[in-house]
Amino acid sequence: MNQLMNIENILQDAVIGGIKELYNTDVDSSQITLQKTKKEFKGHYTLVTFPLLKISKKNPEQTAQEIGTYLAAHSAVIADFNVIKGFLNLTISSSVWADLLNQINQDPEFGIVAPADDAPLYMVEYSSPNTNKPLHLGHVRNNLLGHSLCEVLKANGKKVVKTNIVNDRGIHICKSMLAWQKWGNGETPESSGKKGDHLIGDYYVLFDKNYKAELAELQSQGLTKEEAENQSVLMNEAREMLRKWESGDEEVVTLWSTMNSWVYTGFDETYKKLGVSFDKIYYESQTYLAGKDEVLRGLKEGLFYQQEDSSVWADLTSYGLDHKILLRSDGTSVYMTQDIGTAKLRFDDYPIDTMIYVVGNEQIYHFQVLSILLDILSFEFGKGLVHYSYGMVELPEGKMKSREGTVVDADDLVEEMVNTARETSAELGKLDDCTPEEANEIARMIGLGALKYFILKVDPKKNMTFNPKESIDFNGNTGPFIQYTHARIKSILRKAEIQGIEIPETLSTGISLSEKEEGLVQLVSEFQAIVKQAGEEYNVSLIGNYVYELAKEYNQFYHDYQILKEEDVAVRDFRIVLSKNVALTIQKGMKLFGIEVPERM
RNA sequence: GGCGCGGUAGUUCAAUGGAUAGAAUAGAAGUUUCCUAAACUUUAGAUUUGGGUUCGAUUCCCAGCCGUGCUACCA
Repeated sequence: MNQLMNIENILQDAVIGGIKELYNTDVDSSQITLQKTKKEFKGHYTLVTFPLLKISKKNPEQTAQEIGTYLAAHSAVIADFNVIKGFLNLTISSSVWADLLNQINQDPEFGIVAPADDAPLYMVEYSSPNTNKPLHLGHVRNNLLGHSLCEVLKANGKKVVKTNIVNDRGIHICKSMLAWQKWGNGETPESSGKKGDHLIGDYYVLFDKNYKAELAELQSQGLTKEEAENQSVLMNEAREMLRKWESGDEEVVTLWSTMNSWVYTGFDETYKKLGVSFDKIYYESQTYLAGKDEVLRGLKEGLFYQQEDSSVWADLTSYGLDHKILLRSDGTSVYMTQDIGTAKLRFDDYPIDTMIYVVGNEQIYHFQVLSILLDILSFEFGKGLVHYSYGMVELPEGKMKSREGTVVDADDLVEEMVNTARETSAELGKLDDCTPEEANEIARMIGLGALKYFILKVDPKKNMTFNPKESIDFNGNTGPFIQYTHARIKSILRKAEIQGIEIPETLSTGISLSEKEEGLVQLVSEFQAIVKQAGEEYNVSLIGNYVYELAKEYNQFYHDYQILKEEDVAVRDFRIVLSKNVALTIQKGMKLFGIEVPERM
């Protein structure tokens, strides 16, 4: 048996064994309710006996008493127990915590499960930008969730392919191209000093501005809104450009590649700043035809139907859904068609066991339909696809609206966070003995740590409010608070080294831990359990709160023990901090977040 | 209209169907200037409403209210 398994599992097995012995009944682990003992009661873990009453056929107190007595007598793990109402509070013996701590300490890969050869392969799609505008705050949540999800899966022994689908074709990019052609005077990222994605985004806005002006002009001549939209010269030119692109017109395609390459350079910079990356990138320009082929095959096989205007539709009424268009009357493809094509290519490329799409919750319907369509087209992976959806990010001032210009640009946001971090640290005099380079690096880590932690600590499925100012506070449930804790730990270690304090490799066995020390080890081991569990539940925010718990406990601990005193310091390596007896690993958790941890700040 | 998602202290977030619903932050009162810290202690403050299931419901079910998203030949 793996000694590293957490104490909860050991307890669970002990309880199952005890019930078998006492009541001659087999129970499975789902019937065992074990939870952390509330801090106002004595004990570490609590068994709730109510679900077991049918088996014991006794009242809650008696049942708890019997199981407690049995466990204390038969399990080396249990040092003591007490019963309050139907709750059996179990105290784990100190030596178990000490042993656990030694195991944690000796395993540099603690909490990480290496992937087996036959481990399931997860492909995770995230980010999914359009090439007509820069990334914004919503993309930041997407990227951080997607990336964290991949890291959690990897830590749980899964094979992971991180992928991105770039929406690089369609009318939107033609709008930018057209505006650039008309009014750009050959401007390039080099000539203007603008980041490529911002440059293109500016032309997209410019198109929209002129298009709106044109519509207003036409409407003032007495046309209806619809008529104006149909007669718009600009829009018709953009449509014409899309047709040329689809037919491979050399000039248009060349312009398209040039402008997209500017955007990609810009995206790469943003991704690098955010610390996210991809193993394989798909482009819709390369997948949409495959989707079209699949739809046409479906039509031929009678799975879909065609209307008189020759548009192709799927009838999903038997699934309780509506009719869904798959090919327009002019034969061009829609979003759904492209996703079908992309899915096909992906499954041709990789032996994917589970496909996960990290996409906002406004597209729940889309992925519901995609799943059904893939299934209809007899792709076996269709049914099992996972739409990992998340809520919107709002600001304290309200919702982001592109029309009202209240969209927060990702690059601007990162810059602002880093600047705020620099200012705050400088004000507190923390950067005084740093070189400018060091100060910049520290500001970068704090700024990004604040952003990442604030976004990841919230339950993904909920809408959230991002408050830049609160996120960067050195106190409270924030990234900087955790980083700061780490920096202080490092400071202690530096001082310990200067004082020539020896760090023992392991704790001596039979050592007696204080209650608080036991609590710390408990937190560490629970954290490990949750990291593992989280891989299955995809609950990143839970991990966030536990990392915070650890940091908070450390602070309290530090306070109580005054561990700077020479004889109290007993620390082994950089990952771990100790007081008299207890070490605490926190860097692993922070790595999961991709939050970098400064050594001083 | 139909469908989906959400509704917890002033605010931002927690709570596998379990004990007195936790934190943080802002507020109030007090102690302090020691650790890489304006910190520490104390205090006040919340489950949208009405039913149901259960020994027990923030959690599950039904209905209402509020918010939000989807319901495009946009992506």
